[in-house]
Amino acid sequence: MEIEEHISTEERIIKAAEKIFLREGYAGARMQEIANEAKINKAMLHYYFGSKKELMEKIFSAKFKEFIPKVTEALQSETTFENVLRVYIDTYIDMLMRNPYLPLFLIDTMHRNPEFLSFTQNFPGKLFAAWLQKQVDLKKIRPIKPHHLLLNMIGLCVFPILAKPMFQKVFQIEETDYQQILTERKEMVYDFVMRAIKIDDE
Amino acid sequence: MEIEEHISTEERIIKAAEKIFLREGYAGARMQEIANEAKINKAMLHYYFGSKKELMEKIFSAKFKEFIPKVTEALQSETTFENVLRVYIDTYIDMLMRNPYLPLFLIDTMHRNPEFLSFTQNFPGKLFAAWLQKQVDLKKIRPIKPHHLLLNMIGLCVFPILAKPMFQKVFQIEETDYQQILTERKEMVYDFVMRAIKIDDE
DNA sequence: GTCTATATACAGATAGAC
DNA sequence: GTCTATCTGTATATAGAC
Repeated sequence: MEIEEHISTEERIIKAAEKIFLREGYAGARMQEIANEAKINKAMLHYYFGSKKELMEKIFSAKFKEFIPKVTEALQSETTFENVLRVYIDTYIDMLMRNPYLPLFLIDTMHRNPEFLSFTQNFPGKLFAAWLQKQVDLKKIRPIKPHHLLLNMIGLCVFPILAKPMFQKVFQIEETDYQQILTERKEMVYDFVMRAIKIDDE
Repeated sequence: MEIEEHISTEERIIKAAEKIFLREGYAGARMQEIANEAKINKAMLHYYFGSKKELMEKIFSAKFKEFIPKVTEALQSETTFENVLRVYIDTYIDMLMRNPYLPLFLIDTMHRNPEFLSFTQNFPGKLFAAWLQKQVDLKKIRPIKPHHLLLNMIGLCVFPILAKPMFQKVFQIEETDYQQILTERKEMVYDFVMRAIKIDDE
């Protein structure tokens, strides 16, 4: 019975480090706090992972992969452009609402500790860009550079998560109301993007 | 002649603190680095500003104000909706390209050091929201909640600045090419938003 | 593997001469 | 106002017993 219930020390450290690094960022995170969270002492952290840097590398490269959308399958399936768009936005916003700390953690790290970027493998995102370009060539959508369309789509999904505290402050929005806004955006973003790129019929 | 050339120590500290806090964030900033940048020693920092926290408060509240768009005049002028939108996006992207560190600094601070928020005065942003709602009521644009439209507009401007390192990595874009993309967006964002919210003629 | 105790470095902050 | 020297706390990291 213990086999299923037991969580290894290493696994507990990983989970604790994820929580603290994502919430506090690399500079703000404290090894002591990670140790407390994992219910061990600081010495154990170094026994398992050597240094704060090495532990961060582990967490960062894993989270980086999580954030890059896995659209490969969707693109290969023989479905409509509209469906791909809808699935993409739905999946992305769902993931973000479950991981609200993820975007700030990645963006902050890539700006202020770019050394950790070297520990991620190369991520050629050109597949989706090429697919979007094909949709333009096929006149499924208006002419628009794939990079712009991607920045638009991802920005419309991610920015409201990043800007939450600022937006709540400036527009004096309560927590529950903001959650409501985020939920509405799955429909809204799809609609907004479709209107912006659809080809007028006549 | 010295009157014009002289920059007070206090002013030099402010400038130095801006540079370091914006680049490194509160947790990552070092008082020693600020002192070096201002070409003084650490003791002087404390003589002028007391503590790291007090210095940060000064910088944060000033930068927070800078980021909130000053649209009051534009809204009161008797111009078209299209012009307000164009001026808003133009002004915002211009400001962001001159201050690339600003969005991350503010967003990071508001998430991870929300205590500094209390040092900003209340910023009711409801003026612009109300104006947008009026445009909907007047059937100048499609029905859309002002909060959504604002999140969309600001997100389309700000996100590409925040996501720059990630986007460059994933799509393997050179620095000059990315700057080119950012420049193009002044036109592109206006066009994208207008298409998304305009009312079809027939 | 896990712990306590400690080494080492460096941060923010202060004392006091000038 | 400005400096050097120093205090104090705390961070990462290690030594060594069990």
